[in-house]
Amino acid sequence: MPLRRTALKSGPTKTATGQATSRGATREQVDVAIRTGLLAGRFIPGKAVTIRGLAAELGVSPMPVREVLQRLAAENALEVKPNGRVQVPDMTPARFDEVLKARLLLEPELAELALPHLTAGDAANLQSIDNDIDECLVSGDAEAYMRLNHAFHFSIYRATASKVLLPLIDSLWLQFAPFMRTVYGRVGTASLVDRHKEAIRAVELGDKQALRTAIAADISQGMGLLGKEILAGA
Amino acid sequence: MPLRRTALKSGPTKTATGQATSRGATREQVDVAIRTGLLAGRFIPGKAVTIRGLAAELGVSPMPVREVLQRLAAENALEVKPNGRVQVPDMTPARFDEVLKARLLLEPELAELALPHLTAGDAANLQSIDNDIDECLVSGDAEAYMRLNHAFHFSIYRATASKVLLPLIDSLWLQFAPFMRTVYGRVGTASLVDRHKEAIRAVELGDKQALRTAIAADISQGMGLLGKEILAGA
DNA sequence: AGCAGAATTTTGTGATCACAAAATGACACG
DNA sequence: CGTGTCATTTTGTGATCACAAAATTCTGCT
Repeated sequence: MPLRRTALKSGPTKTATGQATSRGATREQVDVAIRTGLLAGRFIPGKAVTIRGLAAELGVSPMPVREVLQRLAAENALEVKPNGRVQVPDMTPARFDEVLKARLLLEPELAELALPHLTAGDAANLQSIDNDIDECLVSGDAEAYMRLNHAFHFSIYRATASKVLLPLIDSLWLQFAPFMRTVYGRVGTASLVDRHKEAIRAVELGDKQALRTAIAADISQGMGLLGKEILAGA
Repeated sequence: MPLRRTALKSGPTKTATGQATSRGATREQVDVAIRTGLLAGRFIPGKAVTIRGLAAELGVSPMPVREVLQRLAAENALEVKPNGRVQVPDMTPARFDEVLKARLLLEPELAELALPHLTAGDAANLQSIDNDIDECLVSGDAEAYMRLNHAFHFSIYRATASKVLLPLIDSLWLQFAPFMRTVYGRVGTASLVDRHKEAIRAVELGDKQALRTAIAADISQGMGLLGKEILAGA
């Protein structure tokens, strides 16, 4: 039983809404659907995900789902077990340390590279996102918080038009996001801290070093402290 | 017409040689076949690669090839153009700089993490690989050199049993390997320099900092100098 | 009731098909 | 001789099928 029949596709070359579909459009839609679901924490680590299940839920044939699952497995966002079953990998302390280390190496670097491309308008946009984040923190909407936090960071990183570093960081976010969702589910969102305002100020001033430290601190405090605590308790 | 009929599969559950095939074995074989081909530089950047072509060459149906190509595209080892065609992405100066930067950030780090796990036997194995590399340099076998150089680095990195950093570095190698093959094709292998002996000595001594600098220097000199020169001339 | 074993259903995999878009080649016209 | 146009072929995509392995459920025995 499909949870929600989004009916991505109906006609051969046009969708019900009249929108033209180009090459690989179905796969693309399936890809963003699953990807955003992962980043928003709508998938539970350890929970198996079936091809036919997702296909039915999205109203498409198993075919594009198979390919997307393979893609996400290649990015280590999903794990293919020896029997072929696909599941969201569950977090281990060793894995968590590695993701944290990799983030601290790559994200400040890409932020610095992005800095020259960021305009005043971008800074204002970041400010707007951060305001929405503050609302989510008090309202306790963890899913919206994760979506906005992702938008905040990648609004910076994407300014580089990077084709190498950015995909690597993308892969990292896909790996830790589902776990962080479970963390927020336990500790709530009220205790979350970030260094976004420092980052915005660094962007406005064009201060490379300040941006690096703000991003690094944001990662260490937002992810590092919470995660280590949970993993120690589990 | 298949260039070489390797006939990976014939029967439903057994192959012609009587070897038992388990779940996803065909895809696995296709994956390593293309992956090693990429790392050895047997694919030319910019050259399109067709599903049916590879399928015929490997003696399998297009199905597993499709999934493997999607995987490699997700790792940025291959590029899917808007029309759906898949090709080895060609190198640009910006892309090259990013790969170099990412390698310098990640590989010394993972090498340092690997150091405590490396035994005297591992050091001897590295020495053996490096001896083979020296032979390739004088004989001019670029493909064997690339394979051995990859084996050298990943013999170190794999000691960590890393599930995060290692795949990231894997992705990077898949991205620059095809380009480097073209570089070696132009300048030959005689002029290649590496810092492998320093790295081996650092492993033997258990010197973290020395290993880091050896790896970093190996990357900068082996890849950085050559690549920048070629890209400048192109 | 507890549990081993068989029957049934679910699931991933590889193959094949139909179709449309794109690339390629042939060919006539300026 | 170059060039635009049309026919042919190639190619990716999504769907469906057949099959085997795995998971699940049911059943019968102790």
